[in-house]
Order: sequence, then C-alpha cells, then structure tokens
Amino acid sequence: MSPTATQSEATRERLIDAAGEIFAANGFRQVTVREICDRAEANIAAVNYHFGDKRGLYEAVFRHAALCAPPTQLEGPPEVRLRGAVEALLGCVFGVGRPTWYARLMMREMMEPTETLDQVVDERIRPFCDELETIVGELAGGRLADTDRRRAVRSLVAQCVYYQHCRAVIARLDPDQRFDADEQARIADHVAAFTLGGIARLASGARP
Amino acid sequence: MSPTATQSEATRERLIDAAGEIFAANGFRQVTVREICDRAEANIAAVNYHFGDKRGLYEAVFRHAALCAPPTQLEGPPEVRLRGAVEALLGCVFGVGRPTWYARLMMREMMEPTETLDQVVDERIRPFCDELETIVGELAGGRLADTDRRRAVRSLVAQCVYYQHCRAVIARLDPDQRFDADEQARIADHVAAFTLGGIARLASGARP
DNA sequence: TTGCATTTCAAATGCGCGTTTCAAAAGAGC
DNA sequence: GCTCTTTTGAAACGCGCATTTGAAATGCAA
Repeated sequence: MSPTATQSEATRERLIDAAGEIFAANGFRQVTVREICDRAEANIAAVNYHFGDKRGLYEAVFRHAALCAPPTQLEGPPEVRLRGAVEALLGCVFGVGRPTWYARLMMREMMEPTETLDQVVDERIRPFCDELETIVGELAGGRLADTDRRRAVRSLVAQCVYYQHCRAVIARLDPDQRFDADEQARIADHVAAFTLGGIARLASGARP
Repeated sequence: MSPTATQSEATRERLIDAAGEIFAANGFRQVTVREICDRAEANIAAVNYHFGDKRGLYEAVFRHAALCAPPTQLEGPPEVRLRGAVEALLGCVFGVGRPTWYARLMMREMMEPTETLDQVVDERIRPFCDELETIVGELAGGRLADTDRRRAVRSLVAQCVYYQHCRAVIARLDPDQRFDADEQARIADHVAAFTLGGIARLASGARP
C-alpha cells in the first residue's frame, strides 16, 4: 500500500462505484457504510475521510451518475429525432451497456428528493424535455398549445420510465417479459408509434 | 381506559391509520415505531403486541390499503370504459377524496417488492389489466396481436402512474402544476385522447 | 369479592451502525 | 536521515431505535 495521491483517488473511485451499485439496489438508509467499504475493499473510516459522511458519499455518487446523460439525435426529421429520444430514454432504463444502477438511483431520488435533484433537473432533465417539446411541436405541425405539448411530452417520457418504475409489477404480470437489447428495440418501436398516434390525435383536435 | 375487545380493535385501527400515513410519507426504514405510536396515541409496546413487530404492522397496513381498489366503469362503449379506467387510475394517484397514501405505498412496494406485492398483483392488478386489454382490443377493432395489446395497456397505465412516480420532477419542471380534481379531469382528457390516437395508429399497422 | 385473561404502560435491554479517535504506514521536501 | 502531510487501519464510542419485560390496569366469570 502506498497512500499517494493516485492511490487516494483510486480509493475514492472504488467507493463511488461500490456505493452506486449498493445505493441503487437498496436505498440510502438500508445500506451500511461497512457494506460499502467491504465491497470497495476500503477501510471503514475511508468514507468519512474522503466524503465527510455517508450523505456526502451519496451526493458524490449521484453527481457522478448524472454525468452520463442520454445522448440524443439532434438532426433530421422529427420522427427520427423522436425515435432517437425514445431509444435514449429506454437505454437509460434498460441500461444494457451503461452502469445499470443510474436509473434506479434516479428513481429513488424522485421518491425522496434532496437538493441534489434540483440540480439534476436544471442541468439535465429540463434541457432534454425542452428538446422533446420542440420535437412534439414539429410533429403536431404547430397545432398544439403549450399545455398540450407539455402533456404530450409527459406521455412520451412516462411510457419509457414505466419500464423502470413498474418493473416489479411487469415482471409479475408477465413472467416471460425480457429486458434485453432486443426487447428494448421492440418497445422503442411501440412507444414511438403510440406517441405518433397520440400526437396526431391531439393535433386533430378530436376529444373523447 | 377499558382494555376490552373493542378497545383493542380500536387501537389496532388507530395504529394502522397512523402507520399508513407515515409509512407512505417516509418509507419503512425512516419511520420509527415511536412516531407511529405517538400519532396513534398508543403505547410503544402496542405495535409488538398487536402485530408482532414493525414489519408485521407494515404488512397489515399494505393489505388494508390494497382493499380500496379503483372502481371501474364496466358497461358502455369502449371509449367510455377507457375514460372510466383512466379516471380510476388517476383517482388513485391524485387521491382527492380517498386515503391519499395508498398510491405512495404502492410505489414504495414496487421498488422493494415483498411477498405482499405478489398477492396484490394477483388479486387486484391482474384483473384490472385484463379488463384494460379487453377495452384496448375493442378499440382496435380486434386488429392487435396480444403483445401489442399488452404494450398498449402499459402505455396507458404508464401515463397515469407517471404523475405519481415522477411528481417530484414534474413539480420542479413546472412549479405551477397543480394536483387537484380539476387538473385531474384535464389530464384524464389528455390521456384518453392520446391513448385513442396511439391505439388507432397501432391498429392501422403504420410503423415509424 | 376473587381469581383469570387481556390490554396498556413505563422503563430497561440490546444491538446495529455512523462516526470518531489515535496510531501506523508511506511518500515528499529539506 | 528526519520531519511533515496525507492516507489507511483497527478499535472504540455513542446514539437511536426496535424489542422485551414485568407490573399495573381493566373487564369478565364464578
């Protein structure tokens, strides 16, 4: 062991990685500092030394996770950009390649919001939603009021995050349901089609 | 004080009511037995006496909450029944009249499923989803495969529960957003229209 | 009235866990 | 080599909280 600067940094990273997984899987309260340090192969005092306290570690983890934003398709006709946005969202949820615990962490943060959530909303979520509103507006041919556009964006996002937030129920209703890349693509097809239909209906002005 | 059978029952009920609110608001771990007993005006030992332990109380609460199922419109054309189902779902989420903590409790249960969730899925959720599938099938004129029907039901449900699961984000994106009965009705309009459009698009066979 | 069963009460117990402490290890600068 | 700073290590502290305990209170039956 050589406690040099790079070694210290390595310890920090091991703690963040271990804590990210465990926090996402079990929530803030459930997780013990001992458990995190065990997996990170760090001493019990490392958390307090590097992050002040347990909450400081959590915030570092959340901030670190928030860095991997969904990459979106910025060019092309609105149908293509819609499809790209859906895949980006589902990619976060299904997390086939990425660190799979970010979406779960986000879900937990939504249930018990802290100040960290405000930052993430401002820095990441709002810009993304603004872009979605633009796409929806174009798809509707400019025939939607602001409120309707906003609600349509919610309907779109809802269909994606549903597979994260209600996975427990989905898995029980449909034991055969898979959550791999192939299924992700099929769901993306469905959500894109359903959303196009929904927007078309809204734009047509028909009310049920 | 008269520790008779009805008094004992009253204590049980006070504990369940108090615990329901507090569990829903703060989660299982956060809540202390002391806090529950304080609000229920019961002794600290009452929880262990009546429910064995804290977990036993939680399960009793969840079972009790699961009894208030969404009342659905069973007759009429599928458009009307769809609208009824949307309102029932949103009613659970917005909880304008009902015990408002059921939806929150359900959300928590979805994140950390216990055996209790299996029962609730079998007894309440699956029958409800079966009915939704029937409605969707009728709306599509029988032109949807089972898989597409199921996904459409998910898209429908997702739009409703989104207002529960992501309320923290919605409130931050839209500080003016209200969650009262009036807004609930407008959202029901939107979700019903959006869903009709989505189903129509799926039934038309068009793919993006 | 007097035992008996049920429920409530206040205090105590025990323990899990975040945090602190203080010493040891290991470079960095002189 | 020697001090100084940074990082790690093992053990201990202290607190919060679920749970237990044993007695008191209360109704019921004989």
